[in-house]
Amino acid sequence: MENLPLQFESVFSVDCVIFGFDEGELKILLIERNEDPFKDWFALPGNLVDNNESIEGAAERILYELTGLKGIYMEQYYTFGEVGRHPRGRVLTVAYYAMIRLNGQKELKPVSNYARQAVWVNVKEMPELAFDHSKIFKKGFDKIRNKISYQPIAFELLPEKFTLTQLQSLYEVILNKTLDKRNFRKKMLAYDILKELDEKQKGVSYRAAKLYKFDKRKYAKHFNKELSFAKE
Amino acid sequence: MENLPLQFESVFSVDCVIFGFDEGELKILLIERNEDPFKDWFALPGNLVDNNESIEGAAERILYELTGLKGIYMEQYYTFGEVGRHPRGRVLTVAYYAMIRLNGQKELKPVSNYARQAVWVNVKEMPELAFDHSKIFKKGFDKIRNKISYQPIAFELLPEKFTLTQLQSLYEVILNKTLDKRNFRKKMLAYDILKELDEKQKGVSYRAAKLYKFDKRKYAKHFNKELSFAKE
DNA sequence: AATATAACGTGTAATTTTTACACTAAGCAA
DNA sequence: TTGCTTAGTGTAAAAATTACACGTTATATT
Repeated sequence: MENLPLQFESVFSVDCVIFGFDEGELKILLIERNEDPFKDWFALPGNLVDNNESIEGAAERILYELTGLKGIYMEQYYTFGEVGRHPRGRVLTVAYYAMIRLNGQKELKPVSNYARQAVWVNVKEMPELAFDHSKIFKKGFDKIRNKISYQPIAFELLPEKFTLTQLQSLYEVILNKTLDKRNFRKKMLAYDILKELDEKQKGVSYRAAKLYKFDKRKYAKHFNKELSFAKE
Repeated sequence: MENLPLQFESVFSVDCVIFGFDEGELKILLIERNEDPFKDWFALPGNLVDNNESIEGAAERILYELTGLKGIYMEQYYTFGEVGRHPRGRVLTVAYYAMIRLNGQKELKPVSNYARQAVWVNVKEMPELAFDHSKIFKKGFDKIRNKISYQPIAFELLPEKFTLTQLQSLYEVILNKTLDKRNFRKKMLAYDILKELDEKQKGVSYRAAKLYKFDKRKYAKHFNKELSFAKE
């Protein structure tokens, strides 16, 4: 009656585009591969998903194994499945992105030796990547650039306490354009998702700026439903 | 040196959420399954992708085979891969949506007999669907509802020539709320992507409205790069 | 021919949002 | 004390959004 196999098997992977912001530079997390194919190439952290784990779970596990980063929440944004994208056969890959703060954590320590090392690379100095990872990265970058334009998602990239100038320069790096200082502040404060602290920046050799904190509660309240046409 | 199989095999599928607009109702295209599992259930048009075809190509082929609709451009929006979503094993499915005009084409004629029939169903009267298709549908619906709020993508759903009232009622169905007539028209015309025709509606038993056409060239010009924060 | 019906098509004022633009204040370093 | 560097701030103009109501026109009915 049926001519399908009784049990399907699948081989597919996840790839992670992890953004970080450090010293005024937008960076992305790459690994140096220690396995064929593309041994010694730079690549996005990614690997095959186990047959009985969720894709999100796999993304988290794989990111940990390849970079030592734990508990990062990632968002799926696209699936790449071109016929020739993997030299060993038909392997779909589900791409995720995340933005994380890399304030303290200096050391990236791959747990698996599938990656020789993990490194932060300035998005402006990306090497050619293994597989179709350059394309995957590009689409992920477009995605966050687009998203940040209508939703303040960039806080994840900053330390817990940050100055408005830091926030602005982050926006400028992502959008790749300069913004007006007064208008930027006005707009950000108008979102009403920042908490002004009674604290100032430290260790700078000029007038210290006020520190702010991102207010998660208010953010959730505002940005769970709000769009231009739907407002009316 | 390597312990990976030399050639990966994968089983994955595509599912299509196809929107249509008819007699003031937003509809979606379903098939009635003629094969196990979920024989006799309603489902999104979807099936397994061949090993050497692109995912987009598969989506187009499968939609044709199951519904007779040809040459529909679809957009990928999410990939579903929960462990238990397919009773026969681990099968990822890549979901696509499209909006199409169903002016003339009455007959939906499945080419394959994998589908017993294909039908348009009002989105407000969706039956329970096979697999996790209800979830897939919901996410697709959310997607277009969201997208239409900041990008005029709804023209695909209307006949080539349409009245502003028709356009508005389409928006109202998708957004599930009423809109102000004058403001709606103002906004739509301000987009500058409509061509006013020298023609009027026919066959109505009241004052006929002017017909408009969607201007693809202008649309492309406007909507290839434009967002709120990035405007400055 | 007159009338009823039903949707068409239109404008304005108030409010809100966005944009453009430049100088003083504060803190640190020399 | 002076110089340097970034912080922090306001306003006016323009643009976009909102709220709101009625005369017009084509058709159908009598």
